[in-house]
Amino acid sequence: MPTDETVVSKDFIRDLIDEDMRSGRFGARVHTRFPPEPNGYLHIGHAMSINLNYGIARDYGGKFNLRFDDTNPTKEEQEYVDSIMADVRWLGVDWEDRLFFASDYFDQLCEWAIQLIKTGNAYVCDLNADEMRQYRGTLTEPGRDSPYRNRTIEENLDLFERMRQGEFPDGTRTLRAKIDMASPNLNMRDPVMYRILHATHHRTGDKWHIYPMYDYAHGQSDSIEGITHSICTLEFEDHRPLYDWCLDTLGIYHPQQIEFARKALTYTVLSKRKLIELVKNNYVNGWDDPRMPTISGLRRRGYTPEAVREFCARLGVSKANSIADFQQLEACVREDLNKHTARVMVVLKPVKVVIENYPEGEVEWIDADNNPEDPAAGTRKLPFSRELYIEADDYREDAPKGWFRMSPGREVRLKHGYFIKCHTAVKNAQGEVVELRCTYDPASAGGSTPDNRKVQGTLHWVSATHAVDAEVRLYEQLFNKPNPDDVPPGGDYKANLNPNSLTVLAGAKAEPGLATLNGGERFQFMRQGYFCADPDSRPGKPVFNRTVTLKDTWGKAENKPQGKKSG
RNA sequence: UGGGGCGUGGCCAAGUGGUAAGGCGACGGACUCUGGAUCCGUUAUUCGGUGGUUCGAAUCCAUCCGCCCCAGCCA
Repeated sequence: MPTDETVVSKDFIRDLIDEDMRSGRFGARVHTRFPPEPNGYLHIGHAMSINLNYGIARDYGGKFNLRFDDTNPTKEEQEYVDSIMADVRWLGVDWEDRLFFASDYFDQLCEWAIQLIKTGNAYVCDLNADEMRQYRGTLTEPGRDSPYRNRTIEENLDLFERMRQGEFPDGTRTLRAKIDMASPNLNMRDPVMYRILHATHHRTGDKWHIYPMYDYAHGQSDSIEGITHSICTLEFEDHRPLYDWCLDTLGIYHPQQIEFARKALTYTVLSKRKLIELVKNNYVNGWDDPRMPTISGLRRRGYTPEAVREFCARLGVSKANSIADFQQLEACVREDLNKHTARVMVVLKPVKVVIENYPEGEVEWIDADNNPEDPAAGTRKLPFSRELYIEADDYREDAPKGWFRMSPGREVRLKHGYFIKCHTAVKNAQGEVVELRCTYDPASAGGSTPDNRKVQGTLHWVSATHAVDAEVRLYEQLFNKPNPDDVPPGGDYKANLNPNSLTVLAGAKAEPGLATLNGGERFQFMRQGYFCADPDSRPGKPVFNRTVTLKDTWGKAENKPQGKKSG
């Protein structure tokens, strides 16, 4: 008995489905689908659609199909089919035995086209693309009937058959629906159903010389699969009358198309054209570059499917165009990774610490908990010795107000270790600190003292002789404006590319347990952020990608105008 | 100046005639062997504007304004 259940408000699509369930429309059945075109990699925007469609099927005890909308062989490739399947699966979706391709239906679609010709609802048109544009009219003026609009059924049948046989060159003829050239909805002005394309299809090979257009293929594919609710984005709202026309004119099972608004994300681009450009022209290192908003990029970056799903859920669904805040996505990964990820210590920009009163050659193996959020995560042993590395940024000769970390004479705690105090900074000829000479309090073993002395700062560290060298890749936003398309007139979004989106730290020092990783392992580097082992890792030389930083209230405070300090 | 949509705090978003949920962010504070996490406060007298209907409107009506999409033989 739910008593104080939070009322989770449904979205408008689920409201519509609720009505259909109540009325018994579709036999109180729910069946959705995700219909990607295999002409690019999936990105976070697709995740929203997948999450919506799959989530609905799951919530209503219905079914979900994965269907490739592969009606244009000139743009589609098997590589994309493979990557899409991998990404959809990674998101936690199980399409069971329902993997389909629009190309599976080419025969049926063709038969239906013949049916439409026979019923006088379709005709072969000899206008070329240019001429067709002329005849189409404009937004404010009606179009004119094609001179081929009134061919006899026999002639249409003959011509269409010869199109199918490959008798005519590309672009010379089309099969068009005979609807209304004066319709205010341009999609209804005798839209093309089939075009001639002498192209090899990634699945049907050279069987076809004509290929159906999206508008002719999509609804019928939905119909064949028994889809109940065909969910798509807003720009297809204008196509719904055509979707309905095809199904009704054919007299076949008629699913309901429902449109929702896609969301943009700040500091990134999601258009297929731009994503392809970034990859092909090497602005990034491939589709799975951790800076890319692609599913494969997010995966390599260290995002979890759970975080991506949570993000989609938090944003919700609506019909209003919007731009989601990237911080919202980051909040979702932080929340997930905080609970599930082991804490480790890695020094990104090391500076050596020598503890002068610590016995030379001695090594203590300290017990350290792996995750304070999860006792079940257990503990590990960390070596502590006379020479250590700490973060160079954790030392300031002139400590600003509010500084908790190391500076001359100030005592700090080494996490899980001892209290230490720095008395001398050794500098090189350039005046850079190269070594910090410190002393420790032997009574502070484990991080606390008998006198219960408080220290404000706790630093992460690594034993110099035990540390493993690591490469750490720090990422910032790929673009330095919330809206990358915010450019002066005539400008290009690429002008907003962030030159600092990738910083490689080749000299990081990691605790010894991280020596050998395969790629994909996720960690919290204490006090820094969440990181994910990259597949580039080699035994003894791990490589990490920074998924997201930890929240940094000190850094934020220090960077405030009024709080700014030297250093 | 054709058609189709949309406008609720900085960003998402509930709300469907009864007196503005929630999340993110931001700002304070508590706590802390991660300046992390956690916790506790604060953050829309107002729903694109203006009129109207009503005891009562973000919700109904009118009108105006703004934004998005459509003239591929792309999806």
